[in-house]
Amino acid sequence: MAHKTDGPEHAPLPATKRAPIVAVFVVIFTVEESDLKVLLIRRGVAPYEGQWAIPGGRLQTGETLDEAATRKLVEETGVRDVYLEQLYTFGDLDRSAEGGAVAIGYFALVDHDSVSLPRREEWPTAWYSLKSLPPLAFDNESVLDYALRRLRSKMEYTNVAYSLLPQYFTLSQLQAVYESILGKEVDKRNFRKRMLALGILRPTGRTMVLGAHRPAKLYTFASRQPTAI
Amino acid sequence: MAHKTDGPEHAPLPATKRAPIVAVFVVIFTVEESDLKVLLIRRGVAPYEGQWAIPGGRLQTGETLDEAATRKLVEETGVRDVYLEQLYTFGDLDRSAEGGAVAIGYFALVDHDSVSLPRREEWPTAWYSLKSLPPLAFDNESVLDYALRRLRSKMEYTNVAYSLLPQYFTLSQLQAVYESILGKEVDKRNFRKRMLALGILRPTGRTMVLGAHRPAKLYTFASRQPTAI
DNA sequence: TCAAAAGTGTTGTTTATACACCCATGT
DNA sequence: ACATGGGTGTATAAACAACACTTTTGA
Repeated sequence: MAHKTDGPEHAPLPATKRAPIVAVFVVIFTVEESDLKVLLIRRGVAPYEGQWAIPGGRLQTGETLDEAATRKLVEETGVRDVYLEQLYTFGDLDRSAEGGAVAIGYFALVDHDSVSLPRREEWPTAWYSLKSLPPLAFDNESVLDYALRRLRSKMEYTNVAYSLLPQYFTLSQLQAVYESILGKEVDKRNFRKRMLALGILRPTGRTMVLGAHRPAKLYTFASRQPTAI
Repeated sequence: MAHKTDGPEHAPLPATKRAPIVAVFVVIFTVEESDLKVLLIRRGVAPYEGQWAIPGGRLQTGETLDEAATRKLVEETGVRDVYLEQLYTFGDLDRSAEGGAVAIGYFALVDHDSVSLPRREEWPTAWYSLKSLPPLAFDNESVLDYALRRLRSKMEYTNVAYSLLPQYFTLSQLQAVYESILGKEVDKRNFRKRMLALGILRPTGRTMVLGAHRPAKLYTFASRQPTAI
């Protein structure tokens, strides 16, 4: 679905003036060792050459926005079929582009273990903890802030966490993911009660031994589709 | 704030190919006589000439997205300083535009009494009840669906209703606005309790006579800024 | 005096929070 | 045997939902 309506006053407007650049970028989150991280790319050209930025690129002809975001995600992580949602569209900055630039932002959640970062010399990528970000290009800091706020509120009422965990996981792992993202500890008993009451988890009957202690029951998400509970 | 990051593979891409058209449109809602309405415009050119559509137009050079949405809103309603929020960006359709089209959608809430529709022959506008929409251009039906879902959820936890009411209003008027938008009746006592408990309303001490019955107390919003309660 | 909307409290139910101990395992 | 994380229940508080009658006015 999409839309275009020319208003009365600029119906005939010729397409000769410099048109704005249209870019799509993807904020890719993961949780690794109970730490929320984001994938950044080091820019190989001006502006902001050498600085870290959120990965993105031009929208290609004939491509939908979702397709462009998926393409970017696959290029940078190799994963597909994860949670991917449109975040916001930014129209100010990049000021360096004459004619202006419009950037449609997405955010994605990936299971760290299923990602393989491409090896390359230019435009290298790396995971950065949200607690220790390098200086970022453009004002990507505020974009990350916005994405994080959105992610946190989504965690409260959806099953998006499915996309950050392997197929089978323990309730403690699930809790660790929540705590990493919300940035605060939650009560174990209340957390389990709430999650199980939601009915989005299915016990597998299997257990997993993780150390010198009682084995943990393994669960799986009843649905791996985004569900607005 | 905004963003643009060229990925490695298309850093040098020449700007010669047909660039996508960038348009901004605004879903303008109002409540009139306890009925939720949307402002539509009748298209004067192909595609979909003669059909009703959500008002919008090209993004102009040097303009931010918010500025473009505000400009459109003022052009069509004369009002300013109302609730205006970015909704979603659509990238598929208009298929008729070669090079593609990207449309950034906004939604706005206006007090019906402060609107004056422009009088003109071409591209006329009119309010339509959401209960009896004409056939729409592009697939604006699904855009309206989306906007309505967003509006409903916003009503639950924000003060956006301030933008749909005159400065002074009664609790019954406020309730009528909620019921029109949510599409269902709510309990009067619980509604009043909840609204007053939120602390976003201020009693004015004045009353208003509306008919052959007891006069109603007038309230005003403590803040006319968007507040995420 | 009648019709019509304004205004007002209580009770029961559901949901969220706070909090501490035993269990199964590896070393 | 001990250290480690896995697993479990209860009591209190807060939020929400259901429900009916009296008040003030204009006609």
